[in-house]
Amino acid sequence: MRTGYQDIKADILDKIRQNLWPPGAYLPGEIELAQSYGCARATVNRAMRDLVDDGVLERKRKAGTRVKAVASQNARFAIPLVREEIEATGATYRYALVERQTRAAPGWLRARVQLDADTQVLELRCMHFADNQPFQLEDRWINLDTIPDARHQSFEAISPNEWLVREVPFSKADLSFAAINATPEMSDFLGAAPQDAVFMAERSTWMDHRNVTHARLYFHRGYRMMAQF
Amino acid sequence: MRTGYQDIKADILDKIRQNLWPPGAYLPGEIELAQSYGCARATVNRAMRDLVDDGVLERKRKAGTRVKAVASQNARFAIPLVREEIEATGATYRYALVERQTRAAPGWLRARVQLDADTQVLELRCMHFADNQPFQLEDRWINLDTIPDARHQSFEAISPNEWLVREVPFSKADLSFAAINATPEMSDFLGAAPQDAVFMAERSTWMDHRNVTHARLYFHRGYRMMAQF
DNA sequence: AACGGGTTTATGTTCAGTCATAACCCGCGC
DNA sequence: GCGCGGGTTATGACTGAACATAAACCCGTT
Repeated sequence: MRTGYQDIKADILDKIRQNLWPPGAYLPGEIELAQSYGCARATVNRAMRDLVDDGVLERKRKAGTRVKAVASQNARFAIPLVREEIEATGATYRYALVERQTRAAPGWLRARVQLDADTQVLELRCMHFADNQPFQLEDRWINLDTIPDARHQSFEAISPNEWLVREVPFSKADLSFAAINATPEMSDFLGAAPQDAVFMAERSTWMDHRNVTHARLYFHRGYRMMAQF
Repeated sequence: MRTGYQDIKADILDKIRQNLWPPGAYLPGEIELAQSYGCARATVNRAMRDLVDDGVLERKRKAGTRVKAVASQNARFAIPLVREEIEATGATYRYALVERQTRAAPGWLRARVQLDADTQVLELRCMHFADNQPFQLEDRWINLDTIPDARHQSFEAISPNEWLVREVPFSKADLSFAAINATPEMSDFLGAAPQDAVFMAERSTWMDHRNVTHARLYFHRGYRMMAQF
């Protein structure tokens, strides 16, 4: 019986599922477990740390390790580039720039992401197609104070998303999802009926506490976002 | 200069942001980094493993470690119990069972989650209120082959979600989100106008490849699901 | 009984070293 | 020139040990 940390993880999960260690119960200490598995404490430690990461266990120094009372399941999902999401289905991706202008940041955006009153933004509207069917309408504002290079980018061939991912690697973002009724304008772009329910994602991206960009993504009718855990 | 694994993580991220290690570039090997940081290889290893976990790096044995070319940002967010989500806002939570019946699994569900033709399910409809305002309408089907105990639960005081989390800890699930137009029935429950856009989450839960339950959650008008990474 | 400080203890982190494993690479044989 | 196999090497996993740290707990004082 090889006891790698993965085996230990599996065994702990088994014990939890068999209700030997019900939610809220304390597990034996690392030393004790290491003895019973016949491995080093570090190995048990790694297994348990992983399980904390997965949202299964809770640990506190001295107090010990317990099974999380409520399984606040940690869903974890990747937000791919639109292009990748489309190409993954086998469809042909097409991008189109609809509008592009430089302007002072609108009030709602200044409030939302804490910009100065005189911040200039590049405002873009783009469409993403899958097999020439409307897939996503993207409204985007790029902070020109933070990313001055964007001023000289036409964004006619490359989508702002894709350009930004290359230029501004690994920033923080916050993300929200909602359902809204299509405005007449949106339904024109997305080929939806007026009032159709539209899945919307809104994302703000930050680098060192400075806002980089804000985007509103409107998906085609019937879009489903999927995740698993 | 203390070089804990967190300091190393931070330093690597800094270097990436400063474009010293652009996307796709290979990082120095663990041994080399350990020397330059003046720490053990295991410490560098842990920092790098963490960064893989965060979706920043890609590692392959022998090949080496590289900055992920596209930041397929791993959003990771917790799906809390409705009750907790509501109570976190300071509102008072109220639960109500609307309907409860045992029946053969409907065809669409059998197809969706691979059930036998004669599988019995417990079909439930519940409402969740925040400060007496409709918050979420829940349609749920519990597989009685997998969870026979559910047959004897009235679900009048405790929501099926909460009960299941206690009974069936740490199962796998897949999850999808969509926007739909409210049916007249849904708008009655949710206090929405007919045709209002409704945010819907659909979740299937599995234990050892057997389906446990399937749920459709319809949120109140204007609901926003939030995540960050 | 309430409070405060010291002790104990379980986890957190790091270390140096070993073995395992995957994959690139180079050279041999054809 | 091509394919195959072994050598090299970078990461992956594990060990046993040590020290750090936070917090629970005990105990003595007020």
